[in-house]
Amino acid sequence: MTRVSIKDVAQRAGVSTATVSHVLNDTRFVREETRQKVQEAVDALQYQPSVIARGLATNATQTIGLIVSDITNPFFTAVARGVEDELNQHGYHTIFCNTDEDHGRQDDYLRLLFARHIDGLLIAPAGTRSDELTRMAAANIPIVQLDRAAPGLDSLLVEVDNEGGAYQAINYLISLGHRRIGVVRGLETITTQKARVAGYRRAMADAGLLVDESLIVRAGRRPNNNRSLTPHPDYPMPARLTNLQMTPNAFHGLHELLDLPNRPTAIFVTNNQMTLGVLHALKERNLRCPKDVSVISFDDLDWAPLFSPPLTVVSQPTYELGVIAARQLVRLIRNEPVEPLAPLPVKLLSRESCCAPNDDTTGH
Amino acid sequence: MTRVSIKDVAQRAGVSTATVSHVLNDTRFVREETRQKVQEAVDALQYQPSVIARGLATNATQTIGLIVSDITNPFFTAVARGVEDELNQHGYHTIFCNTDEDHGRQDDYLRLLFARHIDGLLIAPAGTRSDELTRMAAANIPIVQLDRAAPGLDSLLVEVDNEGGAYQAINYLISLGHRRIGVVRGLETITTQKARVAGYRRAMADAGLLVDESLIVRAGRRPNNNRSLTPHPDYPMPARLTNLQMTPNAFHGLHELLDLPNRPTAIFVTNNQMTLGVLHALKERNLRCPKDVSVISFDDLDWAPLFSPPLTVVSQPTYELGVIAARQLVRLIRNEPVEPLAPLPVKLLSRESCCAPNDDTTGH
DNA sequence: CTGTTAGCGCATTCAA
DNA sequence: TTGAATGCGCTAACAG
Repeated sequence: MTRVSIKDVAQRAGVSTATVSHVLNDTRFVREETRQKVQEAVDALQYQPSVIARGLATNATQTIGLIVSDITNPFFTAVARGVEDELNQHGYHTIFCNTDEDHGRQDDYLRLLFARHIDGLLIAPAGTRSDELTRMAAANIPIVQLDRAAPGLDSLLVEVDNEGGAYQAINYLISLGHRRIGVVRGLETITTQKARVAGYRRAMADAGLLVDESLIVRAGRRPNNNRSLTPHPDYPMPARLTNLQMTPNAFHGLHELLDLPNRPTAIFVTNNQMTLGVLHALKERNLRCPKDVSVISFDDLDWAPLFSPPLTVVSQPTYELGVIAARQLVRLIRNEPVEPLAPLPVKLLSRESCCAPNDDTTGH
Repeated sequence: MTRVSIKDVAQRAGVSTATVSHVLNDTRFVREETRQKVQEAVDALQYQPSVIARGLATNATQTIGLIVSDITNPFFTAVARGVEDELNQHGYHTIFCNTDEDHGRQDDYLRLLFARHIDGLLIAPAGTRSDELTRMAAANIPIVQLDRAAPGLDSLLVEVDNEGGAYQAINYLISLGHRRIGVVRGLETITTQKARVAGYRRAMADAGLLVDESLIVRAGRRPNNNRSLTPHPDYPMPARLTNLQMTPNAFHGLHELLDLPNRPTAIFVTNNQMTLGVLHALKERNLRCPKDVSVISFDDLDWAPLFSPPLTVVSQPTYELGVIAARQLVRLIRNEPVEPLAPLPVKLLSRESCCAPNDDTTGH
């Protein structure tokens, strides 16, 4: 079976291919009668113009690339859904790519997407500077950064109020009476992570509290170095979690924190993947949350209210983030005026994983 | 900035475009010396062959379409990740599409993907017969069905042992002593849902138990009819859940079940989205799980062990499902021999949401 | 061993 | 108001 092309339509309608093209794209006047004939032929043959051929001719492929670290992360899943919904409305298709925060993979994808003549790029960039990304930008491919910013890339960014959200979270813990607040954080190369730790520091400072640096542990996965974690001798990782990004390190990171002579009474976890590890670690130690240690997490989950205890979180407008970024990108592609947006607001959802510190647990 | 094309490379290397093409694709012998020159030119110009132009010429776009109901459903998220990982290894890119079980949207996507000359299609089809899908198949576009089968479509299917999994689940409940087992199920047009209910019936029959049909409630979203639910007068939906597929109906469905004069002592929920609704409903009624009612769900979640109580589930190899389906599709595209696979095995993960029935709760 | 050229399916300029 | 012809960037005969 051979595809029906514009020629077939033209022939059946008794007009030239130019005319068919013009009625299809409404790009020059065509007599109503002719238009009808063309339309009929199109319908009869169930003609679908080839996006590929059109792409070659117009240099517009109606395709955008979406690069995230891992679509399996519920945060990015929701973002991706928002992106797809919005883009679809404008006639674009979305190619999705997972980098696992690996710069090599990111660059590979970038090259491939470039070769595909994507009309635009939506990216939650891995933390370090990327020449490939710079090249894309230099080639005038519209780019909108999602959630985080790549160093040395001057392009639109749609983000959330990370610093403010963290500030709120810590403030809340402080108001509950906590003084020793631990942080399980991700890669320092990721701007959101930096901002969230900054929010932590500001809240502590504003409360006149000193920051004990040993209370801040980095649990982000070291790219390409998955196996270098040093497992806790007494608490091996539950098997099924090992394939989740960052979760293992968070698991071990928390154990580190809990081994401290003067351990924290509350933990701020800077993303939901790490929270998984943290909660498992807590469970293994038979520590009750929030009784023994309060937990607050950045980023909500649909299932968080069902946890034991229901998790208190800083919730982000994930779906909206995707929609808005996509919308900005479409404007960029169309050469419409587009102004940078303020960070999207974030909301503290107080559920049951935080309470006043229990002084008994502070020193063992 | 204008893109560098094969001509530029040919010129710089002092050879014809044919030669460039051939060294790039390794499609005919080229003298080592010439090959070197070409390679140098390619590197110097950072040449990337246009996938679009190549697609026009070869009728192969290195693109496959992935159609699911909702990527936001963790089941499909994991599947999508598996698909992308596998496909990426073979040089394919993945375009993802969300139908929300809406046949109109599915057909729209199908048309668009066809127009894009996708090399293959991976689809978890909405339940009803689709002419558009038939057309795709008739046009010889390789298709692999994911998770479920479309009626009237004769193409490969990679699925899980739904019937057996459900059988195991119900058997387990029966072995615990349950006799009145409720089912919260999805759309009957979806083959997995049918199979899971069939497993339920077989387990009941094998145990010599009669099936009380009033104990089976359908909670699947009616496509395009989102707002027609009849909310329970006493228990309005928690606001944040309303945008989740199927969850609301499951929520109301469970209330229906609980309003029964002789209510079930255990509930089998046939997918994880509905489980969310069920657990919320239980919580609202102040019913303890598993004390008052046991719950078992088809499909696991990373967070299920953290629930209160940790959820007992039938776990499916989601990521593997995606990988395998993608692998089958690639074989199909390459015209390699491909044989239908047996349903992937499924595993009962007993955690803490099921226990022996408490007879006090049976009649109010 | 390599070059020339037609053509993939469309948009578009130039004519008419 | 419409058609003919060119070219987008590449592959694949065909020719040499």
